[in-house]
Amino acid sequence: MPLDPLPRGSLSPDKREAILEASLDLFVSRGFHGTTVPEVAERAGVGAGTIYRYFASKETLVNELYRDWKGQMARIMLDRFPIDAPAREQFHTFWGRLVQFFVDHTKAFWFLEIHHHADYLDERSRALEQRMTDFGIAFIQGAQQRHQLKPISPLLLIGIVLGAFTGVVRKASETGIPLDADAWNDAEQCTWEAIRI
Amino acid sequence: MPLDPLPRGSLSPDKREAILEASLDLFVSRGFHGTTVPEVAERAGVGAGTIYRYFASKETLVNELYRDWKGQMARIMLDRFPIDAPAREQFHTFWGRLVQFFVDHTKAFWFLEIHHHADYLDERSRALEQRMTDFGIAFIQGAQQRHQLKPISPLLLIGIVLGAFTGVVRKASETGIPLDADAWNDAEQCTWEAIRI
Amino acid sequence: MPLDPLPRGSLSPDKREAILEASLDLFVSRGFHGTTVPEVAERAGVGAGTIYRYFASKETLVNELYRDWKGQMARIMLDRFPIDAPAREQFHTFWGRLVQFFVDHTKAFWFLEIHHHADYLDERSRALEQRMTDFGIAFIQGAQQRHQLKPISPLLLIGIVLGAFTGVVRKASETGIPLDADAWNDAEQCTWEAIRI
Amino acid sequence: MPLDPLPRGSLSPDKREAILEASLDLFVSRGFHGTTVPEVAERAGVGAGTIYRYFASKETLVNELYRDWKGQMARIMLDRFPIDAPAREQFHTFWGRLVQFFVDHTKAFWFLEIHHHADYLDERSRALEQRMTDFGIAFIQGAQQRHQLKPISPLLLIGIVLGAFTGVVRKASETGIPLDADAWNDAEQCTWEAIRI
DNA sequence: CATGAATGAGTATTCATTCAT
DNA sequence: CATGAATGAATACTCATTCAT
Repeated sequence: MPLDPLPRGSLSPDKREAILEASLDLFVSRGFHGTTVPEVAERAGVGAGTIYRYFASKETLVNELYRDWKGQMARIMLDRFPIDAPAREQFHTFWGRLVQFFVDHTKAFWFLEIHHHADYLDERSRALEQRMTDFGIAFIQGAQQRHQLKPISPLLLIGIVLGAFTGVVRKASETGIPLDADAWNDAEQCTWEAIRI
Repeated sequence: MPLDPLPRGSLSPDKREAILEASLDLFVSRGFHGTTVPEVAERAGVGAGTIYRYFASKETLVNELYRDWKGQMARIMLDRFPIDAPAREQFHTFWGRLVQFFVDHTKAFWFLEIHHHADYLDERSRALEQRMTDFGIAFIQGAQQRHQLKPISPLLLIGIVLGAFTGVVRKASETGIPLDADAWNDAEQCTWEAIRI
Repeated sequence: MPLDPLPRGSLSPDKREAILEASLDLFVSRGFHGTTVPEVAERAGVGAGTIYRYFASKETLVNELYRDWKGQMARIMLDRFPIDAPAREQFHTFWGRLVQFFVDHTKAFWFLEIHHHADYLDERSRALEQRMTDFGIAFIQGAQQRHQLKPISPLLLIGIVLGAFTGVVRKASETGIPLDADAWNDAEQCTWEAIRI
Repeated sequence: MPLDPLPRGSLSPDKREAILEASLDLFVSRGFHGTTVPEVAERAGVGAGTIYRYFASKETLVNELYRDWKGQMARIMLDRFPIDAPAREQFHTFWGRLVQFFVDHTKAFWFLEIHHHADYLDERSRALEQRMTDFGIAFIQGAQQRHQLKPISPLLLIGIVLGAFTGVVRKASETGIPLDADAWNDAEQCTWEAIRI
């Protein structure tokens, strides 16, 4: 079942895109409650009322934005994942895609990070997180059975890997020091050593 | 040197404490913009106007709260740190204190995490972060010179350690699975292996 | 003299009719300010913009609707009125036509009733009321001279008759009890006794 | 069970009164949907936000206003009603009190008239109407058993009497002709003859 | 000092109207 | 001519802050 590529009616996909992009910027820099709808409208170059032709409410907007990006991230991370490769190679793939997503969609990365478990996200939005976690757990358990990852709670391993990645990019953006290829590799190797057997 | 029991004038330290505690709870669960001053007042058991006798504005309140806890965390983490111990022992101390802080002050941990880089934090509040980071860098460089930590950017190592810790406690609180002593030890060991030589 | 079948340009009389009918329904059930133009458009089965090809504004629409129905009511009530009949017979005719109008055009009756003196009605709309009243006064004075109606202010008599009719149909619609032939006759006889000498 | 004379807390009864009075004026002249909350605030001489300390919403305000006046009208009409008097005397009392209420509280009379069955009135508000109607029916049936009123549906008689009164005052206010004592008496006598046996 | 009633600037949202297609 | 997407002014309502008590 392909996702509906167009909003209902003949509303302009461009405008919808502009609104989503503007709100991504603003939600990241000011937060959900700190962002006003007219601000979003202005940055998107549309009238304030137009927002409501595309999204029923500010809450709907943030939820659609979340689902759009969470879905896109899931696709990037998981599509044609090397299921049968050794754990180190799988980890390399995983890390590389994470880096890719972060580099290509930095704002979206922070948006997903910040809005992780906000109370204005609805059930559907939250379910996406669970699906990705379940996927990760299955993979880790496979690798653990092959004695390629530490035999501890997969949840712990997931937390460590994602947390380490986030911690690294956060420190980098806090300090303003850009991450070059060496830094990415160093961080990858460190994180791998955290979880390998 | 005992702390001044009655800061400015004859305002009650109890009321100040109550306001800080109430706002900690609410800022964590609803965010800064999602929390109203009257809500804070009610939960603190004081009148709404009273808040303004202790804090010049909502922004001042969140900044003082941030600094209070950031300072307290720094004290807990760094006081009488075993400067001359081997890196593994230093790491054990560091990790243990982080766990201690998280367990004793869970709300404060999340508050500091969430408000990390919010735009309503002022320069003074942000400077605290820098001071802790500088302290960490110095330590790490010492250990690196003794060939006890990987010879890579200390910022990366800090990001990995703090990130891994945060990732672990976040996954735990998301899934509702409590972290027992074994889990803490597993996570510590993983993280150590990420940074050790 | 047949009415112009195609008023201004080549706009469709059907669409105009549909818009008037839809707005009648909505103005009666939700009031003027409680009714939105897009609602009217949807119920009329036309585009929202189309409304503005037939009526310059929402106010124009309500005024034209008012005048249409006030005029139609006047025609039904007064056409070939038995000028020379005795007052009782005239009253019977008048009452019967009022009943007929109410039964055939219930929504329009309530619309005229509700919008009687609304501030969005313009002078032209209000003038129609005056013309009907003047007509009624003349009739009543005639009958009074023939000593067939009470010799009191015609305005009072008009108010009593129209008020009694309205009061009866209002109570009936409030309670949901339908008015049968007997009820109409009873009400007519009561009202006649109110004004006869 | 006496009605709560004061709103909860220590809000000023004067301000509440001012808001109710201002909204009475405006709801009568512009209707519910045509009246804005800031308009009410300005006319009441309070801040817009203040309205919401006294009434949860615009709907709550109109409902409380309705109940206040419907209750007051009921009290004026029914208190110490001459239960055992002959029907003509009862009618005289009833009519006189209606006149009194209209003269003393003209705005309130029109407010009750206009908002009779508006869809923003809640169940509690509507129930008051039913109670007064039931009271009237009981009275009429008593008088009918004593053969002092026409033996027709009490609902019809109520509709005629209230309608005639309303019709008279409406015509008077439309034409701007004031109702003097003679006019009130004439109208009373007419209406009595409508319902007497 | 403490309070909470009062406020008005600010927010999300609606809707009459316009105009490009 | 008909349409409905787009708009922005207007509206109900909220909330940080003030100040009289």
